[in-house]
Amino acid sequence: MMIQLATGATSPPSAIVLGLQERRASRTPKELLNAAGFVIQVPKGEEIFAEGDSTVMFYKVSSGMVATCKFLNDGRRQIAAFHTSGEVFGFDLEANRQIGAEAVTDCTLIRYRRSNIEFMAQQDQSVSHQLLQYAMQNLAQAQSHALLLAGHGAARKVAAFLLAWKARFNRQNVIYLTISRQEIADYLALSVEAVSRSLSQFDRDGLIASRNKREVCLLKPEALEKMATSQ
Amino acid sequence: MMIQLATGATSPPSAIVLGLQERRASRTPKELLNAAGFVIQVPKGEEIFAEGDSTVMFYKVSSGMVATCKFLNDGRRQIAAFHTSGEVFGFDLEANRQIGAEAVTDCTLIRYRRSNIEFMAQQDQSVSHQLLQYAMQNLAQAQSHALLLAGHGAARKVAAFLLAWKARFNRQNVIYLTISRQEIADYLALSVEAVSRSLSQFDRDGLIASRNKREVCLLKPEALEKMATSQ
DNA sequence: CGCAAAATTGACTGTACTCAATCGGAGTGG
DNA sequence: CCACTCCGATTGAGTACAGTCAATTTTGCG
Repeated sequence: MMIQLATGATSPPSAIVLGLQERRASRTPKELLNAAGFVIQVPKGEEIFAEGDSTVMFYKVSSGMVATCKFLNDGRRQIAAFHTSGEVFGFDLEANRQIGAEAVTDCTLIRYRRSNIEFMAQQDQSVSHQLLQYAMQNLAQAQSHALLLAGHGAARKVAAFLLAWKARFNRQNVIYLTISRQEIADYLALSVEAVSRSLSQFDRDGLIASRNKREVCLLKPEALEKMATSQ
Repeated sequence: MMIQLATGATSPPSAIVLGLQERRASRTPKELLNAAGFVIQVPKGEEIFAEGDSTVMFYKVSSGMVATCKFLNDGRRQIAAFHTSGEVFGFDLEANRQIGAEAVTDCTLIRYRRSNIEFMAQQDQSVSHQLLQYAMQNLAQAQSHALLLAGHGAARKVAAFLLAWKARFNRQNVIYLTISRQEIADYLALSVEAVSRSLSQFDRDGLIASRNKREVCLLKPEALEKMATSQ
């Protein structure tokens, strides 16, 4: 894992944090947070932290995509969430991680020391407000993921996944899957085969079209919507 | 829904909030929060808020049990979480609720106006810290629920549910299910029959014993643990 | 071009859902 | 006290769907 100092940060993070109040007050909470962490580069496939690790650090995605996941005793892995630019992950109440994290693509992350941020939050109300926002964003994501997992029918899950991906990113009908079929399967708690079969079926039914495996055009979003919600 | 003023609160909540800084500073954040809300009583089965409602309010459970849930187009209902004493629910980033809430048992709740609490959080760092704790608690709950839903096998889900219930409440081997089979099923995304079959199987295998339908004794928690995690 | 990994397709099997019948317990009234 | 009812829970039989294993096909990369 390559480590470099955060852009513009020439002193250790604690010094940066302690100096915060003396700087110009016009900086946004996000800027404050950015300045208080280390920038790290993580190549695709690399582990960021593992289940059981200490929770002294948490992270913000600067670029790329991260998956938080758990390896189950039966060999399967379950992906709990995907995180992209601007999202924070690695929040945990416990002292040890309940869940691991790995880079789905090459990533640039900002790593924070929890104690530093908590100190900042005490000093600056906007920081704690921002933290709450991040936590609630994660909460909303986890809840909709749970609803996705609760849905019966492989096709339904896959349809809901495609629509969620669309809503989350470009919002255009052409979506870019930055993840593999296996990762979709691990997110939806399905087998790769089931994901593949669903997509093939959608293709045959004219609901989607795809040139690459990674590029999918939603031809009939309404039909997918209907499939995702009812029937 | 019966409404009564919060204990010790003789003026409208906004006045209470505004007066906070003038009071003695020794009150804990929880006490502050308790004083800023209305106490409401909700009978078993009653709806607290519905999907689509405004999110100006959120709630803390004083006594009883609440379920947040979503009604699906196929007629099923999916329970997202159960909340008991001391837990907060009804956090939402959106202006309208993505999910409903109803009383599983007779409940005493404290209802807060979001804008009031946000104001309090600006004044008092301990309040915003407390809010973050509540949000992270909900996040952890949602994540472990997602993992539960992702697990294959009805028996595995039910075993994991029983253990989670034990861990969450008495931590003794005799657990009291305050919820019906149907509610367990709706939480685990299973049919009532599947839940019933799993419990019967556990009974036959000597893993559990029950006098009432609501009172279950875990005879071999290790065996259930093994079932919940591996195999 | 050629290899390795990813993705798709097919055949078979197991499991959970559905529908339906039965059981059990709590509450009511004769 | 017992019969009756209602509702939740359990059990059973048949079916549909997703998992598994295995064989191809396609893709991406050196």
